[in-house]
Amino acid sequence: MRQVASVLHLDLDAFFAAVEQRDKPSLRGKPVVVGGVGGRGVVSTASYEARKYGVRSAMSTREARSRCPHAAFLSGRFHAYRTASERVMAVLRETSPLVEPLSLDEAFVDLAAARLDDLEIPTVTALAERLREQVAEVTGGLTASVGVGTSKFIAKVASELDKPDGLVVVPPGTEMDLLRPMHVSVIPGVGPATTERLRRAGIHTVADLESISEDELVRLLGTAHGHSLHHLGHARDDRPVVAERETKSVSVEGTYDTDLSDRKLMAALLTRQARSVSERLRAGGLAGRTVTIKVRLHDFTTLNRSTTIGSPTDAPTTIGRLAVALLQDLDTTGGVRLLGVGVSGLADWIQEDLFGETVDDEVDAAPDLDLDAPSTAGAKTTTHTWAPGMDVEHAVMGRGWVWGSGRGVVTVRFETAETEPGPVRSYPIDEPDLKPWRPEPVDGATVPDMHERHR
DNA sequence: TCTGGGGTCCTAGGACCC
DNA sequence: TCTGGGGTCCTAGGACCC
Repeated sequence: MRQVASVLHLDLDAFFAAVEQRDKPSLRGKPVVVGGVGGRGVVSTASYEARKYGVRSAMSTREARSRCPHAAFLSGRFHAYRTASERVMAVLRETSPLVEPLSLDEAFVDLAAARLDDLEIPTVTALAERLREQVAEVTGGLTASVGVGTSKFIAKVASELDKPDGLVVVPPGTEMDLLRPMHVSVIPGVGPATTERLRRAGIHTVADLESISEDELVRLLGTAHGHSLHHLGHARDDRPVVAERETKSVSVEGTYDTDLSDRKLMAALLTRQARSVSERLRAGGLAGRTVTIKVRLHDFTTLNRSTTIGSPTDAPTTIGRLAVALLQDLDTTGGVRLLGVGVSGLADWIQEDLFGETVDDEVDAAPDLDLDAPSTAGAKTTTHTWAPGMDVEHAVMGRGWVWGSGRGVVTVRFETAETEPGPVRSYPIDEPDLKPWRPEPVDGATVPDMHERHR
């Protein structure tokens, strides 16, 4: 903890929603919700107008829709967010070379590394105000909330105090006066589980936390967490502002609107995720030794399975085959709602053999799956395309069959020769966002008009 | 049809080595 | 037959953050 208030935290207000309102004037002053629009989507950001209706980030989009049906629900334009974010970060870096971005919309700035005459309160206050003005200028009017204090913890708490569009500087020495009445959950690292443990021990506020011994806290929460909380509970925080942090893992995951039960489909999806992980590894000049799959079952239990190979890889085939092999050992009866692939144990080099070829461990070949030609005995099939944002609720009801989609997946119910509907099967579709919505009927089947369907 | 996606860090047990 | 520690690596799960 420093003697002067030289750590600044900046947080862009309702960032994704604010960018949408900036770019589309008709959305200004109206509730806007950015997040997953599928059947299992959650809210990333709600504009302040939407928050009035109780819409919060991490809430399911379904719930947000019921709380605020007239809001605009958008899936997000990450390129626009990234562009705005980069401009903001550039402004911060002009102020100090020591900037630590936490996400697209948040960063710490170490003012001790800035060219400033002094670090007294009037000086840092003026600087923070100027920063906020510059942010608005370079982003076309986005607002930011800023907090300044003697540590990361205090700066972050301060930036929350006067949102949106606020500035709070916490004078050195007054930290505990600010924190004592606050709930323990203001402390970074205190989430629902820790809150509950502390509650059962009668600890609700930071003042409560301050009165309990470090040993007791360690007994309650374990070594690392206990020591960390004891320090933060006394406003002791020496964590430095770190500009560059190296990537530890790269992963891709997806939740599907309908649970998957077809193992071949799961293998195909993992294979495709592996390609995507590989592309991102290669873009970053990275490779890793540990491949992990993540499988979330229908009941939300989550399983991880990993395997470590002798030398780092970035090859899509290796990652894909290892991922598929890991899936083989898992019981997925009951259905799978999420699949993911990740690579960790990263090195920024790839071992090469004497001939300059990349070393790739031998792995069993994945079963081939012809995704374009599903064959179900006696069933009629159709071709179909996926529309961005479409979910199961918007599933097309054809005669005797249903098809809907999740993220990059189309689910088809085949009409069989019998009157019973055929099995439901799902197929992944490449580049889902690029495909237009154009269902094509097959012989004998009628597909209702698109406008009919959406009524 | 409650519950995203991309990360980080910690814990705990077992294998293995010296 | 009885019984060390320490250290590292790996795996699985969980909490947490934005």
